[in-house]
This record gives sequence, structure tokens and C-alpha cells, in this order.
Amino acid sequence: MDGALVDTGNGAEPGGRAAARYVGIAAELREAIMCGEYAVGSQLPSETTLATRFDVSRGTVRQAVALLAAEGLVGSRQGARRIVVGRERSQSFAELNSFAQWAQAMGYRVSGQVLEQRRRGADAAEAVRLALQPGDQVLSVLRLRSLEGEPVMLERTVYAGWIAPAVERIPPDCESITQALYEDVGLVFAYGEHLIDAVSAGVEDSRLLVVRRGSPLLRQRRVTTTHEGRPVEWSDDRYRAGSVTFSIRNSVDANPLVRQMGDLRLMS
Amino acid sequence: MDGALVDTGNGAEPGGRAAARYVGIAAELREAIMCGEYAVGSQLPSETTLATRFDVSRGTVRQAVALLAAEGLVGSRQGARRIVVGRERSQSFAELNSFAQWAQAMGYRVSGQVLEQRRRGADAAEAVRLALQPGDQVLSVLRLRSLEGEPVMLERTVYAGWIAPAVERIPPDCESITQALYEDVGLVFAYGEHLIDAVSAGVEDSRLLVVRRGSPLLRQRRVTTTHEGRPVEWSDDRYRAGSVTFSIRNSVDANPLVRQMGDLRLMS
DNA sequence: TTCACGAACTTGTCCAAACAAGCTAGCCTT
DNA sequence: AAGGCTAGCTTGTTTGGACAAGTTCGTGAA
Repeated sequence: MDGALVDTGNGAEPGGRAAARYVGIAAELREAIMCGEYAVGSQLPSETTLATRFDVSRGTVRQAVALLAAEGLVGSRQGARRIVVGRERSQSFAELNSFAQWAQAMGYRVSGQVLEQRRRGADAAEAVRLALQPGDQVLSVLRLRSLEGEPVMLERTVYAGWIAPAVERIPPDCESITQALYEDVGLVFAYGEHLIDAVSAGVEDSRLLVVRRGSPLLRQRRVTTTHEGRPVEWSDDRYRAGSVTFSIRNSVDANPLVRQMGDLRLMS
Repeated sequence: MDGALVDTGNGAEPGGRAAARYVGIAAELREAIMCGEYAVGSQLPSETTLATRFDVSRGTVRQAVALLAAEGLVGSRQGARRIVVGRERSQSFAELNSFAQWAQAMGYRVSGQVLEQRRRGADAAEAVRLALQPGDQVLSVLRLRSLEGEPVMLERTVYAGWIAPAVERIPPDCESITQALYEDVGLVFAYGEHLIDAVSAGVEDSRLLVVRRGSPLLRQRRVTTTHEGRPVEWSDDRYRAGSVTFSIRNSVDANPLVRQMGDLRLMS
């Protein structure tokens, strides 16, 4: 018996085939929507129809359309046919997390440069974010990212000590840190939490991004964790105004985004 | 026979009971997570265990945890037990769409004031966003929203002509337009698409929000549509820096947010 | 003509079962 | 003691069926 011991190494090779049937069905439907075969505002075929067409059970069709719903492409109400609500697709997690992977997917020329890198002890706030003890060793990195040669983003990242050696092995002009860490030590950035707001450019910001002091920057602060929930990095990324826009599609019963209160005391 | 003709008007009464079993199970698990019963980073019981405990099939348990996964509370990998990755919950769609409903849920005193309101013809861009013909009648509204008495957001909204009469019936100091439209004509804002970036305060912005000209504002542009996919409004909301932060939780295989390219030509 | 009713359709919820695929921990060999 | 292997656990995928609940639209009555 058995017979299947092939290679237990890892099943997550890039470009690997997606075995699941419903993923394929979702892809076909997505393609049809993006091609305009199903216009925005129009109805999708019923689940039963699709089940027959693809020769699967209704459950499998439901998984496929659930995927599209999560991407914000289709909406549904009980009793009524599903409708198409959008055309562009939300891309993968990598886009939010890796500047390079996003830019490359969009076909832009991207570059990055480490300006500063040093080990130090974690302060109280960093310790909380990274689930460390205050004073534990962390690696602090300042990186400037450019698109088409123009500096567009300044990245201040703090890595947890346990991943620091791998980060230090990365060449200073590496484009995609995410990818480098995956290839080097197999680290996968699996979960992320992101805070987005607007701030004015400080002295360092304005000098490196080549903008006037006090000019608006879009700030994305994020914590990234592994599959096991272990925090890897805490980062403060600042984009030049106009260089990047975040986009969210949501529906009445599926909403990933939350507004949070700032500190009113700091405002007056 | 039958007997259920109560009111066919709408089935979405606030506070209505959620019949679905899996919603209740999700609520119980969510509660346990937020109470710290399952710590961040720890494992959830297995699906089989939960199925036994709640006396339902595994499929139902899977629906419940899928809900939690969509909220960003738990993560999972095939073969390994599900883990808790976060504690705060993403709230409902209303939060992203309705300033008032968000603020009220957070317990803040919120107010709003219409500063300007007039009908006019839609320009080309508006026509596209609202699925109208250029020149079709729209209602343009300028609203100032305040939190705890402080002006924090300036809202420039364009409503499609067909909803304009209902909007005009709303009193100028109404707190929640979303709620007013629901109560008046039963309109439900079902889907939304949002673009988030940073801009400098213009002349009008700076005067009304009481900030210096050129100071950073967080901008949220959005299109909202009905259940049927019909666009209702197109809005440009600008928040004082520091007053509001957007927050997103995502995972490697569920990501609602997309970064978009700005126009590099406008930057130099 | 208008409105209420109901039949047909469609999505939502739930179950029970089976197998595939990945993970973990403990056992056993080296 | 270190390391490889396997058994058992756990999540992922899929099927087929059943009923509930909401929508749509045509028919028939007022």
C-alpha cells in the first residue's frame, strides 16, 4: 500500500499547479468577468447551471463563487441571481506586503537601497508589536524604494532578532526582501496587519523622498507574522503623495477594513 | 395556509435574529478569542472537537471558522491546527461606508452639517462612476463632519439623480445619511469600492477643516452601489491627519486590498 | 388597471461520508 | 544522542441530498 512518499519537502513551489477544482472554476469565471463576457451589473448563471456546465456538485461551485465574492467581483443575495459588481481583481497578499512583488506584477521597474542598518535593543512599543521583551535584540533598517528611477517610498523596518541574520545576508540593493527571505530560509510572510493614515514629511523624509517639508505622505504601518503567528517585522512605510493609492472593495457582509480613531489630543 | 405575510418590506431589521447556526458558533468563538480564552498565537480546538462540542457537522464548523478567518481573527494551514492571529474584530461594512455609524459604534459624539447642496449635470468622470450619461442630473453635496465637536472630515458627494429627492428630504444636520436613506426609502448601501491616498489641503479644505494650506489630509474616494449593483453615490472624503486611521488585516490567501499606481507624471 | 397570490427558481444552511494532503510527535535505528 | 520514518491527527476538497428562505414574474381576481 501507500506508494506516495515523493518529496515531503514543501508543496509551495512558485508556479505550482493549483489542484483544487473550485480554484480553477473561479479562475475561469474571473477571466470571463474581466473579459466583459459577464458585464458589470449583469447576472451570473445560477449555481445549478454552473454545476452542470463544469460537471461538479453545487458545493464546489459555491466555493468558487465564494472566492470571487471575497475578491469583490460578485455579490449575492438569497433568492436572487448573483451579480457582477466589479471587474478588476484584488491581487494576492504579496501585493500589500511586498512593494517589489506588487510593482513587478504591475510591470514597473523597481529598485531598492538600504541606507542604514544596525542592531539595537527593542523599545517598549516595538517589543509589544513583535512579541518580544523590551531590550531584546532587533535589527533596524532604513530602505529607500524607487519606481522607474523615482524615489517613492521610505521604509523603516524593525526585524525581530531571530530573523536578523538572514536579513543581514541580503544584499543592500535587493529588490524584494520578501522573496529573498523565502529563498534563503524558507520564511513565509503569512499574516499582516496594516494601519494606513496620512502624515507630513519630516526632515529625513523630505530629504530622501525629494519633497518639501510638511508635504503629505501616505503612511502604511504594518506587522507581519509567520504561519505560526510569530511576528517577523514591524514597519513604517511612507509614500510620496500621488505615487500610490490603496484600493478596497467590500460588501455589506464582508468587510476587511476598519476605521480607527486617531488621537484627538494631538490635533489642536 | 402559509401564514407568513407579515411585512414583505424588508427583512433586514436591525437587531434581527441571526438564524444560521454557524453564525452563532462563530460569535461564541469570537467572544472566546476576544476574551483571551484563546490567546493570540495559540491553537483553536480541531474541527472535529468543535463539531462534537456544538453538536453540528464539520461543515458547519468550517463555515463558522471561515467567518473568523475572513475577519482576520484566525489563520489556518492544511494539516496544522488553526491558530489565533488577532484579537480585535473587523466591524461591519457600515463602518467603512458610514462615518456616523462608525463613530457611534465607537462611542463618539458625532455631528454633520450640509454646507452646500445643488443639482447640476454630471461631468464625464462622474457619469462613468455612477453609470450615467454625461449631463444627467446629479445632486452635489458638501458636508462637514465633526467628532466631539472638532471638524475632522470634509465630504464632497455626488448622488445619482434617481436618489436625489430622497437625499434632499434629509435635514441638513442629519448625522447618518446612510441610515436616513434606509429608513426613508429602504435603500441599502450594499457594495462599495474605495480608493485611499494622501493629498494636501486646498483652500476650501484648509478653511473648513481648520488646518494650514498644504497640510496632509487622508483622502477616501468611494463609489457605493445597491444590492443590484446600481451606483448610488460617488464621494471624495478628506480627513484631518491624525483623526482617522484605516486598518486592514490580511493573510497569504485572503487579501482585499490593492495598491494602485498613481500618476508619476504629476509628481516631478 | 392594479394588486395580491402563488409557482418556479435561486441562494442559504446543514448533514454525513469519503478521500487527499500536510503536520506532529513519538518510535526506532544508527 | 541525533536523525529518519511512520502512525495518527487535522485541515482541505468534493459529493449528493434535503429543506429553508428570498426573489421574480406571470396569472387571476378585485
